[in-house]
Amino acid sequence: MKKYNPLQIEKKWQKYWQQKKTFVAKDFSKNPKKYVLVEFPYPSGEGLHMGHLRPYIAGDIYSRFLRMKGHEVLYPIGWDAFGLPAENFAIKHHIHPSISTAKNIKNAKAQLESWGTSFDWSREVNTTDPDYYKWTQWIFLKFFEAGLAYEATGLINWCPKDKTGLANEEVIDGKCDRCGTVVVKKELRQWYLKITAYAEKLLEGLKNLPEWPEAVKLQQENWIGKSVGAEIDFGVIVRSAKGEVILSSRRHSERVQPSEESHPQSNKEILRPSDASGTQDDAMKIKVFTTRPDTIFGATYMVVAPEHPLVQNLESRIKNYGEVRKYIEDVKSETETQRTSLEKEKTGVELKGIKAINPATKEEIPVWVADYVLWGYGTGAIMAVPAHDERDFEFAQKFNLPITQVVRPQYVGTVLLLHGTNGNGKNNWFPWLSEKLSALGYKVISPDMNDQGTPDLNKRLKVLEKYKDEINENSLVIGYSLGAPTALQFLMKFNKKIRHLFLVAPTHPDMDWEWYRDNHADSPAEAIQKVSQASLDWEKIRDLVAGTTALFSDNDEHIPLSVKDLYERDMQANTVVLKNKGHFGTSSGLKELPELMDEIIDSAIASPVLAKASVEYGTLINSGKFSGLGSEQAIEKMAKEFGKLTVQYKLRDWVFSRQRYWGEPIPIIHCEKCGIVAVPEKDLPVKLPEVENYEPTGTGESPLAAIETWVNVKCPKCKGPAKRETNTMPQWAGSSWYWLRYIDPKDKKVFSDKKKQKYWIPVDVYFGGMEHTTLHLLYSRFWNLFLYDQGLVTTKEPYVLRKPHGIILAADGEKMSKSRGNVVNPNEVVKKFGADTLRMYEPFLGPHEMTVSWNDKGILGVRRFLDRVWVWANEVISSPHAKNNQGVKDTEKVEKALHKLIKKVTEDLENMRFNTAVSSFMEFHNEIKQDFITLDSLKTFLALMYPFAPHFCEELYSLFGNKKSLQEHEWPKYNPALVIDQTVDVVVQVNGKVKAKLSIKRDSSQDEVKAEALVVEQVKKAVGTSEIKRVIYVPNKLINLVI
RNA sequence: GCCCAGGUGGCGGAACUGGUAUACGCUACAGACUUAAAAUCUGUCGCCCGCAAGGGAUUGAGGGUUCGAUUCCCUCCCUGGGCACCA
Repeated sequence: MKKYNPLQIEKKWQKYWQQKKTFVAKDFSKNPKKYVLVEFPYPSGEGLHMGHLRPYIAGDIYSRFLRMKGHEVLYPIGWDAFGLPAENFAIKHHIHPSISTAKNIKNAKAQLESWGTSFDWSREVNTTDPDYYKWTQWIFLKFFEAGLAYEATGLINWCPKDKTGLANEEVIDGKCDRCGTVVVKKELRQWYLKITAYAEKLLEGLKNLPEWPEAVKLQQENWIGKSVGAEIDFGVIVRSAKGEVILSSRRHSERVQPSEESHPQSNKEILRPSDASGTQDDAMKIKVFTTRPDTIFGATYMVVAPEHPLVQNLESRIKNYGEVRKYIEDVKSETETQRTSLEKEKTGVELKGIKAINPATKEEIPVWVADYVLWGYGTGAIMAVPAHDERDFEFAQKFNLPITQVVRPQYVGTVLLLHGTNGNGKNNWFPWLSEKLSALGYKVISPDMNDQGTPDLNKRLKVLEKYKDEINENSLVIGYSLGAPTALQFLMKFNKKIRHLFLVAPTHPDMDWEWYRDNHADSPAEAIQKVSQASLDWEKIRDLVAGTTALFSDNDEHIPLSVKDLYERDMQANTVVLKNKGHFGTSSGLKELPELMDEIIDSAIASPVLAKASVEYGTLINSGKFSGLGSEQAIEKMAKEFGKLTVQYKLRDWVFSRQRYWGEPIPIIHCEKCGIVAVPEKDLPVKLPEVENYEPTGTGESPLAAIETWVNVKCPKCKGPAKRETNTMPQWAGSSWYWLRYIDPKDKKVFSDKKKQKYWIPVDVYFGGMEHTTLHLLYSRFWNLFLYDQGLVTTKEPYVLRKPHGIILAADGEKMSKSRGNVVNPNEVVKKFGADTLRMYEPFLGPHEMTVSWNDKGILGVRRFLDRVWVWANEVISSPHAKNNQGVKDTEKVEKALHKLIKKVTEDLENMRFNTAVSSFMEFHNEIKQDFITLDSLKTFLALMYPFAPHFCEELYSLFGNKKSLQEHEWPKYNPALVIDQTVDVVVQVNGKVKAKLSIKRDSSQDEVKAEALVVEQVKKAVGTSEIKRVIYVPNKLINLVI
């Protein structure tokens, strides 16, 4: 027997697969297709690392499994090779990036092969190949033609170290995603892709991705950040020193189109003076976006962002312009992080001499400029409603601006009305109360918890449980008699915060005293304790009630002092106590109670002085004809009345140009006469010129700008002198459509053939990292949706299932990094243990989507396992039985274990639970290694393990004399009958505690099992002389004797 | 602050729709083989009490539902990730 020598056999089989073209995917095969995609790597000088290994191994295992299941599997790979490291390397060593890239690709490819990956190399793509980026440029031109690629000057994120602009998605915590340098804002001419035009479609599309993880969808959803609201125009009025109106939007309501230059990123309308000299025609309005048009009557001032053009446009009218300009400049000098820091106190300056007119109240309100309003979102201006917005509230407090409440915090909610012991009658004041509260807009719930004379708190709570979700911070809870302790227990148990709590006659003389006496309660106080079954945590209850707690107690003669004291003492914090006012349980008290309640409810509901902004929905007050409406209704009505309903997204347009060399040139020509002209399709690709110097200029121009021979061209339209666009595309361009190229990588005529798309698209599984959720994954969905709209691709969504992976941490639980010196290099692991060990150990670390830690010792266990299997398999093959295989059978144990293994591994692979599949191989081998196994069964075992350890299994398989690759072996099927054991272990519990185990015939009856169980010493002892009250029997699993 | 994911022995982790918690692997310990070591093989191995038989507590903490909870419900704590003055 040869020793297991992974390096030798792995090379051998890698060569074999390559020669036999084992993994080449056939277009239009009759087999059902599966498209398994992994994010293609950037070929860096350091080679591929653990971060690549995880998805690639998973994809590989899964692909090999699917092929055996009879699928035509496309598992392609390529290179996302544009990017800064290659360019920086070029700057340092003056070697063209394509040369270093080619070298890195060669290394990475060798690495991938050494891992035993089953990629179809015949479809390899490279984003830096002109034959590839020709089509990237071509797609860009499609965007351009559709008006979705545009040029504009704007304040963008700029990385001072990389000397290039960045997309919003590339800025993490105010830092450059690539190098960690703090990003600054820079005014630059840029190309943008109008991803915002697809915001709604991208959001909608998520609904059609049921197989995507919720976390990924949520993250994209939050990133897109949709909010529905209204756009409302506020008129501006300018007064002279004497106070007379010299300019008003009421007289001049001329609108001017927005300026693309000043605000390219959204399609907001900005009003500008039509006459730059700024005279009588300075009529203008301030447009705001708000999600709360229902609060417009409370808008007591306005705020515009420092970048808002209004300030400049009204320069001559702003009396304190100097102060305003200084403030704006101070703000500009701050970094984004400083500016948006939440701890920072609010700052701002009033625009003196300017007033806005609140279209609802018609009042003149001041206009401020403050940095808490962002130019990038909405319209860059807000109506400030301090009463109902936390930020406005804070600002108003600081600058002493008026705060007007226009929404009564939503008392409109649910009322829980709880009756006492004999609930049948409910109480005769209940209907009165229900009516009153319903009229105020409450939903009244009065569940029937009829105790029939035996108050049982648990039963009551169970009845109440189904209403627990309806009770919230705006609710009133009213408990009468036993309903009072019930209410308290309900609040405690479900930790319900409510607004008001009213307790009426907390106990009652008509209560079932017999019951209390039977339960040895001498006093009502004790009775309450008994009924409650747990003592009340008064402190907690006080926390749960935000507003008033009112106690309506009976006449002293009817209610023992002890009970009243209990409530009064413990609830006093915010309690109103009303007593000696009658007997509320009977008709005699009926008159007084409504009066009292009226008083309390009215005072409780009346608006308190605002200590903080109340942001929740409610009922409108002080809002003219809208008063009385609920917020939700009011939002719609008032949006239409004062403006129009609109939608805003947090998503920004995609800054799509980089001021660097190593990227796809943007195929655009600037002509003095014709303006921006697309490079004609026949002239594509626009190739990168050879240059000496790759150094970025840092001025915001690409190094390409310096190459005159390349820059100067003839205009394709008028043949006059023109210049090429010198910006290049961002890293994310090439990867935004690469999966479409794999299916048709060599096509010269089209970027991706639609017939081939019909066979292969969509991608069935896409393995990749969580870090790309709002970058590549969003971008590529955008491109795909666009191409779909252009009729160029066949499905709306590119990926059916996204499978993210957790990161692999170093053994010390920290992230692997060179500076920590804890990096595990997969190359070295392959050298030391072999690729198959690596391929089995990596999934064995833990679930694919979970973060896991690498353990140098742990991998030894997997290698030992392979060594043992190697020896064992060789022994089986060379045993005398092997020679004459006919009529020989596995032992029963082996047969059963094998079929269970087939089931387990098949299910695990289908669900991509690779870690438990590996364990099950080990379990199987541990269990049957002493038993006799046939060659056929050994083959089955090898077939199951093949996706994980392909070289190892191929080698052993070939020792049988098999000429074919195991890849062509059919995936084993299990016999369902063999998976079921005829004898099962049944656990015997007494009162839920395990006392014994019985080995018993499958599907035995309860009586049989019980009889057997009672014979066991341990069980007998546990049961003793007690009577068995109940028996719970779960067939073939467990019997529980309750005594 | 808001939104996700997670918390199980000395460690990585198992446990299907509530039904034997700790599978599998690592580490550690003991034994066999060896002149010896490594490798390999065999066995033991979560915690507390006990010589043992056996008993007790235990899946971040507290509470609840249930005959029975790692699993369901409520509250709180911790870790990781995302968003964050988004009107």
